[in-house]
Amino acid sequence: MFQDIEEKLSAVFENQLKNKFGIDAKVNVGQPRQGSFGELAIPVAFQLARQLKRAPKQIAEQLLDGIAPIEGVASLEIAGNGYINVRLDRGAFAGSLLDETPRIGTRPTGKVIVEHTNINPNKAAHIGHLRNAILGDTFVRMLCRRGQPVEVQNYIDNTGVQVADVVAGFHCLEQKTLADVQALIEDSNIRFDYFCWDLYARISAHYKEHPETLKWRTDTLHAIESGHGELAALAHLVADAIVEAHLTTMYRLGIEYQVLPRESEILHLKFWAAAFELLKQRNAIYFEEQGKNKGCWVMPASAFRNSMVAKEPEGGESGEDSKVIVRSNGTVTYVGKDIAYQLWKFGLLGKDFFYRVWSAYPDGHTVWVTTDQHTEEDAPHFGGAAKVFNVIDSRQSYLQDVVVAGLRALGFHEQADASVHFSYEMVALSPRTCVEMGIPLTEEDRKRAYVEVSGRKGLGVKADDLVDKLIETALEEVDQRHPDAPASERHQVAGQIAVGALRYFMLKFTRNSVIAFDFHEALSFEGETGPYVQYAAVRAGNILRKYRERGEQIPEFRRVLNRDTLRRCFEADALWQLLLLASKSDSMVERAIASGEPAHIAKYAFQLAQSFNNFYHEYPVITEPDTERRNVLLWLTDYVRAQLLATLDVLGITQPSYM
RNA sequence: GGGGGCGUAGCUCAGUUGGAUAGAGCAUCAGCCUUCUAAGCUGAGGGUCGCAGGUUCGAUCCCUGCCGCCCCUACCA
Repeated sequence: MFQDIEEKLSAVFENQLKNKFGIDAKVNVGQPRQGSFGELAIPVAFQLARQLKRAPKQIAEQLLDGIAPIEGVASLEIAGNGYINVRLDRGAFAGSLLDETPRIGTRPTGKVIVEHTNINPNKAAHIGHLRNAILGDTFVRMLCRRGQPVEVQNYIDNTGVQVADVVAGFHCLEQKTLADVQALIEDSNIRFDYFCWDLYARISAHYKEHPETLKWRTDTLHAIESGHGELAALAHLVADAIVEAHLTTMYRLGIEYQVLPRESEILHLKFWAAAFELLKQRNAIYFEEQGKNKGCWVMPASAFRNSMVAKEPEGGESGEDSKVIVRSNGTVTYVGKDIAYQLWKFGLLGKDFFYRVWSAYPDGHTVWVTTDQHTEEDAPHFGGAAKVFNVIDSRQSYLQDVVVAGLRALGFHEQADASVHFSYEMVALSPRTCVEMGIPLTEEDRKRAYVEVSGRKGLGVKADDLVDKLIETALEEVDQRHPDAPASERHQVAGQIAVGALRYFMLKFTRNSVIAFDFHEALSFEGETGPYVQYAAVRAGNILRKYRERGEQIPEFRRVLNRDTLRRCFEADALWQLLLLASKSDSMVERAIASGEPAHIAKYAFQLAQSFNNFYHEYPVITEPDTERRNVLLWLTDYVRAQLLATLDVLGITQPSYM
């Protein structure tokens, strides 16, 4: 609703600009610093001052001269030395919110693919992976809210070095057979993903102490790539079990996927071979005859380093920064496979996967996985998107640049522009949390704001451990507050609070801020946290519930409220500001999509919750004696609650039945 | 060396694409529970927006140069 007014104002003033001055320009609508200045502010006169060589105030006056009345706008005033402040007709605005039917966004642009999670299937997920998945999932929810068709992909690198290392760990270090590992997976007394976490740390340490055994890795990698034999079977067994563990972990947080494209199929279905041919044909890569990359197929640095133009020093070492795509032993690097994958996402490869059902979520949705065998299953059409978002941490920006450069070198400029590296900074650990976990720190580390963790060393916070700890902490609170409630219900509530806390924690930071993970902070349910927002929603619900419990009926607001009533009641600024803020949720989602910052929505949810909590203390609703006024307060409560829940839904946070 | 990011309250961070008196949370201090549950609310203190220039009506935001920190710069991903 608020968005409609913003758009209308922009349009009106853009029109005025054209009529009065013959200027075509975009008019931004902002918000005044103080509520007393009005609801909206238009600083356009300042922008034109120089161009027209006239005082901003004069321009503003001329813009307002003879302007037609705008529906929903009470007045336009010139303030300061040229601001145009807009005051809304509060009664009309509130009335239109009352009549508003929730609109489903209709933006018929093409399909968008969001790829996120992408955890190496060789060990349990950790908190860094949580940031990726939560960020990606929330972005998906944002797009869906606006009516955008979205396809969620979780890429499975099941033929990479990390899987090979764990397979080598089982085979060489542990001397385990396929059947042994199968038994391990089925053993309900151990967590297979946790077992692999430790095994991965052990094999990594072993390689370090005995570098000669690195041959295990190479051999295993070759075996996996060939796709035949016991080691390849073992790799599939391990990777599939770990993928299942990851999906289970993410489902706890409300995160689902539609399709799992696997690297093994990229290889077996010759996706890479096709991409390789294309790259060679268009001279996007070349065979290096000399230097350190001799014998490799490489992409020249000039392809992905556009800023380095004609800056050839003396040595002429142009091959120095080029990127190896095919190794001298003939195997393809990750980037090469990623180029093939990216081409497929846009439907540019002329090939497709086969698909089979991986599993069905408890809520009924199915996840598909790629396969190299033809199946009878009736899979939806995957791939072929107009725009692609790859949620990948910012340390990989160099590789993402290479992938996009690959597209560009092949002449797919439109798709290169539509490839977005949705990057984010890493999750590190606060020194305090390292100490708590018994991770050894150097003197220098102690002084730092954060310490980077290492999967290879087995150091880090496992995702499920964190979730368990959050649930445990939340449950203590719930037990204290509601000792008489059924245990299953208390568990459910604690689970919702835990997820709310975790998702909000991961979303409150903007993407390029490094999170220094701290248990104390993450386990807090007070202040700017998910539970704070959930609590506000629960309180709003309690008002309505209590009202009904008194034997009263929630009135049919459209019938009992009219514009005059609304106008009178919303003369009170506190009430009006709350209503106004609540009406901005669509506008906020739109802005957050434009800026690519889910954090903005988290911030908005918090502000709205805060605003409601103020209201909650200031205005007793159900004991309000004046019927008309009580109806307005009830409606406001109901409306804010609905907007709060809708916003929480975008964040993937649910409302507990009590707190 | 090159590429990218960051520097805002004691700490952790926002700051709506250049606008009016720079905001939250935590921490500290002082208040508020017989009330629609205090996971809450109210108030106080706390700032050279890293430093110096520039662009203009106006700069935390844009440009340049320094200072400091981080990430990347593999035939690992």
